[in-house]
Formats: sequence, structure tokens, C-alpha cells
Amino acid sequence: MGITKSAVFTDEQNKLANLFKALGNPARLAIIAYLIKQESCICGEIVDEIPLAQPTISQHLKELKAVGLIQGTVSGKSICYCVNPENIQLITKVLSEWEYVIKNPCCN
Amino acid sequence: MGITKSAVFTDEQNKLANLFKALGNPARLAIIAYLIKQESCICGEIVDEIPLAQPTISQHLKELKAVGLIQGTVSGKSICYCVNPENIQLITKVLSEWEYVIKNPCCN
DNA sequence: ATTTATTATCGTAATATTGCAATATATAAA
DNA sequence: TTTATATATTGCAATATTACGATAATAAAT
Repeated sequence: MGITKSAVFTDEQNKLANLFKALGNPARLAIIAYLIKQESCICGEIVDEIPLAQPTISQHLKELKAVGLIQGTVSGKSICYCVNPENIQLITKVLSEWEYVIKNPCCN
Repeated sequence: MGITKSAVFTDEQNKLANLFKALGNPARLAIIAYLIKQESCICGEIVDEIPLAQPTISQHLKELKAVGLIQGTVSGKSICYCVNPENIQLITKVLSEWEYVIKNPCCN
């Protein structure tokens, strides 16, 4: 099908999966990493930083915005983007809940 | 295309993206969450836990294994799965490097 | 009003993903 | 050896994703 059976999972599982999915592409990961590296809002430099065509970057930015990983603010001719703390935090929270398992590995 | 331009990104970016991508599906996330919840190797219960057909689960397990998020050990008639600490740790490491940004939000 | 710069949208081709039925494989038990 | 159980593989249909050229939309500058 190509369609994910979201209905059989919880809203939380689906939300988290969507966040991970958004990060599951090197271009989007590079965008996030760049925004974080700059420690500030970035206006218009992203297309120059990542070797993909402008419509492709624009589409990736849209996806990141759709899941709430980044936000964009219009600033004159350009748009300033920055990461959205909330959803990064949600992922971090889940990962840290997983963390203790690392200390109790099995099958080794 | 449907094909990701991996060549223009670093190996690290591609690896991390593949890990996130593997987690970017509610079924695979549910598998990981279940393995973690049980705090031990799980033999043969996964298909009963997740409301998807056996071949579908098998395929998801294969993908999780391929990126190194879980490992499986043959145990008689069944196969015991558990999470692989290493790659979970890699994700946690990157996320914690991102963490400080959360304390310096902009565009707000 | 026209031009320039920046970002978004549309349309499309190529490829990937998701899910499952049918079937194969492997191991243990009878 | 046959049977039962557990998991993997194959093949396929439906849908999603990735990327980009062409073009539109927006806003500032001239």
C-alpha cells in the first residue's frame, strides 16, 4: 500500500513517529543541524548551505514546519527559520526514558 | 524521484538519518517501545502485541535489524529480539548535543 | 510601475515504502 | 518422518517520498 496504518496505534506513537520520520532524511537533518549550529534565526541562507535545488529545500522546510520541528517568521523579503524547542524536547524526553535500557543490555 | 541524494551529505548525516527513519514509523516505534518495556529479550510475542500481519512485522523487524537498532538471536523454534544499545546511544548523544538550543529559543 | 530577490507551489518522473496473501524455511515435538 | 509452530521471503497493489524545472507569489528597492 505505502500507507501507514496509523489507526491501530496511539496518538502519541503516531506523533512521535512523525517527528522521527521528519528527521529521517539527511537534507532535513542538515537543515536542523544548521539551524542549531547558528544558534539563531536564519534568514535565507539555507538554500546556499545545502546542495539541493531551492524547491526541494522549500519542501523540506515545509515538512519540518508541519510537524512542528521548526518555525518560520516572515522578515521582509525573506523568512527567518529556527528550531522549535517543544518537539525537540518531546523526542529528548522519550529517548531519555529509553536510556536506562542501555545499561541493561541483553542478548550479549 | 523518491530517491534520497545521500551522496551530497556526510556519512554521519546519512547514518543518523537512517536511524531516525527507522524510528519514523509507528509500528517500528511500537516494537522498540515494547522491547524496552519488557527489559529483556522477547521471543515470539511481538506479532501478538502489534495488530499487523506477521509478514509485515517480520519486515519491520528486518529493517530495525538492518540499521542496528535491534538484534535477534535464534532460540529454538523462535527468535529472541532486544534493542541494541549502541545506536540508541548515538541518537541520544546527538539529541543531547541539540538540547542546549532549547534553552536559547528565538523567534518567540 | 518595474525590477530584483526570496520563497512557495505545481506538475511530473523516478523510486521507496507499507501491508498482506501465499508460500517457503527452519526447528522442535510427536 | 510427519506434524506443528515460528519466522522469513516473494510478489504484488496502493500509496508516499524525493527531487527538480517551470512558474507563481510576495515584498523591497529603484
